[in-house]
Amino acid sequence: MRLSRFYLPLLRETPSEAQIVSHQLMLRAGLIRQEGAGIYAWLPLGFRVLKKIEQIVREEQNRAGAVEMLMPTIQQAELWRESGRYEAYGKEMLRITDRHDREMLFGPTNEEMITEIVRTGVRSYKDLPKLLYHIQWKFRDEIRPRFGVMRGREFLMKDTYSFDIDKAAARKSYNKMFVAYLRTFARMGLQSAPMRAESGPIGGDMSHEFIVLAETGESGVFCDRRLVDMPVPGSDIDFEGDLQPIVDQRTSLYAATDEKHDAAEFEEQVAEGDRIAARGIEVGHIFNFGTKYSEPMNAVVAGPDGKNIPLEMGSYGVGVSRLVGAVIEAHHDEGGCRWPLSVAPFHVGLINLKPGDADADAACQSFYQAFGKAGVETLYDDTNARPGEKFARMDLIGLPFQVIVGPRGLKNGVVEIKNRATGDKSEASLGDAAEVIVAQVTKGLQHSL
RNA sequence: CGGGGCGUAGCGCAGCCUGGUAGCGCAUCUGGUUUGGGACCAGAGGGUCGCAAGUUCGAAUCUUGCCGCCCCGACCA
Repeated sequence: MRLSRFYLPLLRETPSEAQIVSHQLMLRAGLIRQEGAGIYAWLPLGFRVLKKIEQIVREEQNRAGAVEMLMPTIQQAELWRESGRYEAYGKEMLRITDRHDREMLFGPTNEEMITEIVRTGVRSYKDLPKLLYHIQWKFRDEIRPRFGVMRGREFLMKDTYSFDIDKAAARKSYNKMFVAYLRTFARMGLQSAPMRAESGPIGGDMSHEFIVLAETGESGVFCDRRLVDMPVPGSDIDFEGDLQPIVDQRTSLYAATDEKHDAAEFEEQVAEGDRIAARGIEVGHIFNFGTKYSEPMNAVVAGPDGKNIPLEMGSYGVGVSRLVGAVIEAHHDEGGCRWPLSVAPFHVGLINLKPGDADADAACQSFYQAFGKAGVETLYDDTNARPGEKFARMDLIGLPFQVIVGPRGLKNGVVEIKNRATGDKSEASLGDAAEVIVAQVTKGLQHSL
């Protein structure tokens, strides 16, 4: 993509309303534009990141055996009356009436709808288990939206729902999502830790929040270093196999957000050298809620004995749009964003320091074509801006690699390659540079699978 | 929802107290000089001063109502 054709409105100054770094950078780097309190338009650069993150979430859901579908954003109040939540949900729910004065709502979540869908299509215990998910925009009329997309009112969420015949089977579904989440966040270059969460009306140990560690995270977290250092399950993991050891290994170690933190317990369970007090952002929540919806909504299947049994259910959310902010919180510096390759809006920023110079133009054109052919996504700065401005701009938007092409280097047959994350700069000959970049990008992308 | 604050050009802000033809920096456009880390000179364009009523000869400025946004708190993916 040529920068001269792209839409990238950058801000030199930080808008005063942005309080946290991800919000500031998303506005400055032209990722989003606020359209109302907690409501954002995704500009082209931000949209590309959002789609990359969404795709990783999707791939890991599919790998775990979940099946994608799509439910509407607008729901009927009637459905929510069945579960009793229409009254219970409160003002967070955006209620709408249509032209016939029918009560509608913009979905804050989809438990009722998926239950309604599945109860007609699943009749026997032989039809189970089922894991269904969708990635859809939600609306929660938060009292106080803030921090940009980190706590917007409209947000993109992946929510999976599990349906099982009994508790033991439900635990298997739960474990699949638990493991899928470990992989999902790791692929985005994030360190995550599952932490015990409110177990809700059912009780038990099947509720975890997934917290991403970031220096500027919204809440304090305390955990065992060994939890963070644990290797992420590989892409060859068998989701139909026994995942319980992987889950147990992690849930046995201390991890708590500051609301649930117990200093005494922490010190008792974790050796001093292994104690991590850090900051984090909640990006996922997995939750088993048993028959909370299946009973009132009569979602039952015939068991082996012919008797109807209410479905055992769980739901598993990932804040997709929030993750864009979380990645920035975890990967930035004074200069701007530092995207991990797997979610970067483009892999490479190709800077032509002197458009109009025949050699520079020719070299850039050949890089651009070589990258395109190799599947390396490139943003080609072909504008007439001054070098300093181009460098600052490319640092701000934070593409993982920069290829800097100018007459001065070309005189010696070299271009400069900069790694945005490490800041390392190196020279490469005109002949080798494309190959070097393609190799690094390919390797990096492979690594994040 | 309680408390506080703010709406003036794309962004950051001054002007308001004490009413009198709307300003500054950055950005944008034109010309010139520059050209490897956010240049310089000269000129130019761009604003229903959030909206509406009121007071007044005259309102960005005073009054009232409404709308929007931000911060702190309680709440949340």
